[in-house]
Amino acid sequence: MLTDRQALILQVIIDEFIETAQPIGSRNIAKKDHISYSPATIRNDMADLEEAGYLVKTHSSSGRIPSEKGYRFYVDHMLSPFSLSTEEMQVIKSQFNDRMIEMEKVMQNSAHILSELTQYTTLVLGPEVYETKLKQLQIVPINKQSAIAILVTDTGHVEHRSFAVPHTIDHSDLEKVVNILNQKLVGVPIIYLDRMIESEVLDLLNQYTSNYQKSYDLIHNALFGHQTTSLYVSGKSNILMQPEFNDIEKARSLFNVLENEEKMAPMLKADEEGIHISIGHENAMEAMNHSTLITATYTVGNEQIGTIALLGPTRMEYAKAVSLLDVWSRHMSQSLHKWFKD
Amino acid sequence: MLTDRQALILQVIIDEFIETAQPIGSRNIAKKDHISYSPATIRNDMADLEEAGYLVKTHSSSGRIPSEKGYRFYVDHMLSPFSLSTEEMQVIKSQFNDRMIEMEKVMQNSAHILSELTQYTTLVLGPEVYETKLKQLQIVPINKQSAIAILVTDTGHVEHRSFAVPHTIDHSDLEKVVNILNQKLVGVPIIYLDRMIESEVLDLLNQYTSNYQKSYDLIHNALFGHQTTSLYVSGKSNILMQPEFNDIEKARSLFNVLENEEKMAPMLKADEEGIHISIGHENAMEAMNHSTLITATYTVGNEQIGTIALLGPTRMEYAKAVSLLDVWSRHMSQSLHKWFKD
DNA sequence: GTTAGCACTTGGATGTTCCGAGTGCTAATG
DNA sequence: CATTAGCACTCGGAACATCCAAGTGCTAAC
Repeated sequence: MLTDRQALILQVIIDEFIETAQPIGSRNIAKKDHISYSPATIRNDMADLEEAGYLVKTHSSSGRIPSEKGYRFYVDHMLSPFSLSTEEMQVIKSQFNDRMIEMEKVMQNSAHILSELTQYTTLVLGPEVYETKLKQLQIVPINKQSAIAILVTDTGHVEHRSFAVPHTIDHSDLEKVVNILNQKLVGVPIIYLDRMIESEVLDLLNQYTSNYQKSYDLIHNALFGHQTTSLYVSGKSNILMQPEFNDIEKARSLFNVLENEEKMAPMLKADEEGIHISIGHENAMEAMNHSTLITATYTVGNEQIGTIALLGPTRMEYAKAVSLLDVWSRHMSQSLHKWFKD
Repeated sequence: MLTDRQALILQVIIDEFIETAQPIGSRNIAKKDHISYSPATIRNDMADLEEAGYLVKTHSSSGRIPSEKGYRFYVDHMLSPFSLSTEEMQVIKSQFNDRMIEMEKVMQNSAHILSELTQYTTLVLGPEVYETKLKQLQIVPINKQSAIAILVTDTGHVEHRSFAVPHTIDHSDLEKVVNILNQKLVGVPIIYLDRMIESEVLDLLNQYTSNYQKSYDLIHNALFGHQTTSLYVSGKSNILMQPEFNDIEKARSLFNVLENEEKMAPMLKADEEGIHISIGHENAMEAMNHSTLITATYTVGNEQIGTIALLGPTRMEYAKAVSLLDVWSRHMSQSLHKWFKD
């Protein structure tokens, strides 16, 4: 176990390294006001800390830098509550005071503002649509050959998709189908739409319209061909600002992952509520082995859980990042709750 | 004026430099099969080309690289028609065969595929909405306090925005307003909506609903608070792959511009149809002084002009880029035309 | 247990040398 | 008289040496 002094030294080193990105030597630690030990004493403790795996050297006579284990200890045991500046709180509050609101916009905006506030890359993953229910279905004919299907959910989410209408199908057929679908399906959770249609609607359709099969196919394709996870990323270029990515290769591989929604989304899926931190090699993806990902969950209504995350170098301002995510996710949950569930 | 031989040498140097990114020396040119002059002769011509401003040296005893003027001459007089590979044509055609179509998706997809095909950054700017007309307006109430306004245009574009509904306003009021708006406004070009409302609709509204002013304000805000230019960017990280951006500062400043829609959109606005090339300092923006931007216009229906563009280093594969943009923009225009204008 | 002292290590900055690839110029050449 | 061979010259980059600051580990003293 670590002695108090060792823990203190570890903390100073990490705090300092987070700020400067330079290896820290014993002399510099000794100079700190709240440190009253000699460099030699500190050197001994540093040697112990290194042996225990919390610190590493970049070369045999360099100062120490934190290892991933060091960061892990730091976030688990030393994260002092960080108080956000009044300006920062101001920005956050003003975000959620806005009269107009829409889930997509909230997520997009959150990503944007948080990346400005932190200088890290921000990712926002929309909630899984377990509970979201169909509010309304609409078909708007555009011309003889095409129409747009619009689906609105009770969370205010709008999906739309245009599709080609073959000559054999009349717009009145489509209309009938839509009417029937609306009658039967409004209020049904999105994820059950599919099987609900199979069991309840198909027969009915058959009675009303001769061309029902084709019309139905069309609408079905238009609405369910979608992939519905939504990922918003902002501040990617902040990555380039970090000195650890002066090695352009690291930046490249990280960018490649970030641009790939399929790869990123699973990393953000939360298995439990709250804040979670993945440091360096704790991230499954190799390109992220020099990065830290901090995720926080937010909720929409009762059960729907989305994730908001910050991605930065392992040398991250953990305290600030965690506080910001914490505050933000609370505000976001609250705000979304207020609007979408009476 | 350039002699034939000088033009040939210029072409060889540019072709070679585009491929290797290395300065070209006289000996290497002389080694080419189709070159039958001695290095000394070539050196003389190179000295002339340098004096005339088509080539520059990186230092006094280096080989030559093309200047921006050199590239300009190259694209104006030497661009040999580049035939795309059958695979490339395949990809392009398959893109526009797809049954489902939607303008947003087409643009998004185009950006994506072109950046894959070229390894440059692709930008697609949606058309100005001069002619687009309102097809349908819709309000979907979500709960007591909020509703979503959906606007569909005759090009299949869907805008939506949710807004808060104050207690003083009834949903039936909103409904009335929407009905009136639809009656009066369907078929009106989007850009005239605003003044059409002023002149034709306000009085009418007054008669029907007592609360009209507030309802109207709400809807107005919801629909016209939007900014409607749409810019899709794909393959930003391709920038990092180019050796000219090994200098991370250049990459940073370019990224900053690219992430700023307000700055990029004007650069893409086309004053005339066709393909346009801006090399290095021909670009107004300083961050783009080491890049070339090639833009091509596409049309939707009769008059609406959008832009599709490739951004790369000045050392760009001009022939390929131009051919691709040319082919793509034609296909895109054709495809959009077919779908949205009977 | 803590600290002062000291020999030792290392990366990085600076300077020197050397070489290859290139140039410009001059004189010879067909 | 346009082309070419020859040659002296230039420059950047790689390789190597030197030096210094910042740091370490260890030992002996406090």
